[in-house]
Amino acid sequence: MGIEERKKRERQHRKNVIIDAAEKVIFAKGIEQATMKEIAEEAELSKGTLYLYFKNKNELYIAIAKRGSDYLNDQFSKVFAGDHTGIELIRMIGETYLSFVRENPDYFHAFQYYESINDVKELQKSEIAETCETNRREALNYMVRALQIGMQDGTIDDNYDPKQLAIILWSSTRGITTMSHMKEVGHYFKMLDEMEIKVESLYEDFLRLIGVGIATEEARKEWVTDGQKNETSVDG
Amino acid sequence: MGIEERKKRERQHRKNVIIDAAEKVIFAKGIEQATMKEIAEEAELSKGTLYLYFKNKNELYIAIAKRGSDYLNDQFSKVFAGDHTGIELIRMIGETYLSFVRENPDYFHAFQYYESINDVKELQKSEIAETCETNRREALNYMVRALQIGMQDGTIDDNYDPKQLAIILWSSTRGITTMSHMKEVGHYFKMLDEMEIKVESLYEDFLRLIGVGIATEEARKEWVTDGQKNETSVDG
DNA sequence: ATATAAAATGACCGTTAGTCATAAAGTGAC
DNA sequence: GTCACTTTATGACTAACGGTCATTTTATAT
Repeated sequence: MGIEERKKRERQHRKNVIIDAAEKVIFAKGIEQATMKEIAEEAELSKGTLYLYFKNKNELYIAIAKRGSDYLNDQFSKVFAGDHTGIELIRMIGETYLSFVRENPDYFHAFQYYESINDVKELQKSEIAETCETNRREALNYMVRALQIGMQDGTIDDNYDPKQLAIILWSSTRGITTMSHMKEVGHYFKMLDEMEIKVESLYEDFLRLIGVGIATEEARKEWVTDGQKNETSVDG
Repeated sequence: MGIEERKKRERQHRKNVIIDAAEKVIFAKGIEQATMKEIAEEAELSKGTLYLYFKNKNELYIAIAKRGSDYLNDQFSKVFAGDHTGIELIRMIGETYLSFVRENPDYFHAFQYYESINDVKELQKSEIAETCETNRREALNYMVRALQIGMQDGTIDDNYDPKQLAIILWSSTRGITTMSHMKEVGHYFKMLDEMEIKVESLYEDFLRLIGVGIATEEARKEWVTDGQKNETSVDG
């Protein structure tokens, strides 16, 4: 039936309009200060209507996080479009992550919010949260794939279990990213400044460090020079 | 003046009583569900009194985070009491962190909350938040010290800048810790389970990985065997 | 034109963070 | 012990917000 289809589309569209509005308000004022009334006004809807599309304010914010993770995965997928060795892919995934967070700190903040929800049972009731979960899995899978490719093309030491290594790389990369984000937002600022730490080259240095561990002998030289080569042109 | 002193002590004591109560309530129900009234009742005080000791609910939660970071730093300091090489210290700091988070997930959650506050200006007005900042700096300094010790005793490659390396290790270790914590709390659970990833050996594997990068030739063998000694799981 | 279903509204309710006028307790002087 | 004064504690009160639901508006089918 055409009408059903159209209604479904319209519903999805309206959802997006609401998320747009929610982003505007929440990104500007923060989750706690943002009110449903204001979001409703921004979306040119009444407050009650929001609740026809989202269970509550929480779910609305999770929907924003989901949108962010869609974007991010989209970026990841592009990395694989080119013709790269496995170890290059690893580097690029991290770089992609990092620049995503730099360019979209508010989405990253939404990620953090989502991941800091302890009441996972509550989460599981939400379809949107399920999608977030799927997206996370997909992201991690990109890492696994990159490693597998690297083990095939001989750029990554194949003594590792790719899955296990992927989660290590993913977690630690995320740690680096979080630090970089916090610096950007103002946390740690004074401290990092006083210690004269260069956050800009944090990821590059991190890569060089782990590169020694995961790259094969042959790929290692390439890796290091690659790092030094990129260092000058990487930020921007 | 004796009375002034006593009053100061009493005020501090009352603060602690309130934090005790807040921990009980907030750890049980989560920040959002916890109410000031309930915390007041738990502390056997009236609601208004809480506000004589803490600016608002937020600051109360930050006070909890501060207490947690006091504990954590206390643990870190103990690591340096024994007679260890630099590279051993690095390992131990991470292990300390990890087991702290395992044993005190609620404090870690408070850390996350604190660090996800974007309005850093608002934070700077709070004396408690300042102390949190100091504690973070102290924690990072432990890492720096461990590296310096390692460079002295020849267990850590002294081509690195200890500060820069410290922040890398700190950030990535924190990423690993966060992942481990999330698994514990239920996030990622299904995914990690399906991928048959062993979170228990995550840190050990991570150490082995970076160990190759930071340890000197001589220390490396020690490092790896040490790892195998401590953990039954080894790569495929 | 009418009946029915779907979508939207906003007044309303319960709850809670935070305030403040008032009360109680503590202190010091005499 | 009493009085004047300061510090600390109280809880009723307010404003604001998340979320609900009876009612209205709009769309669809007959």
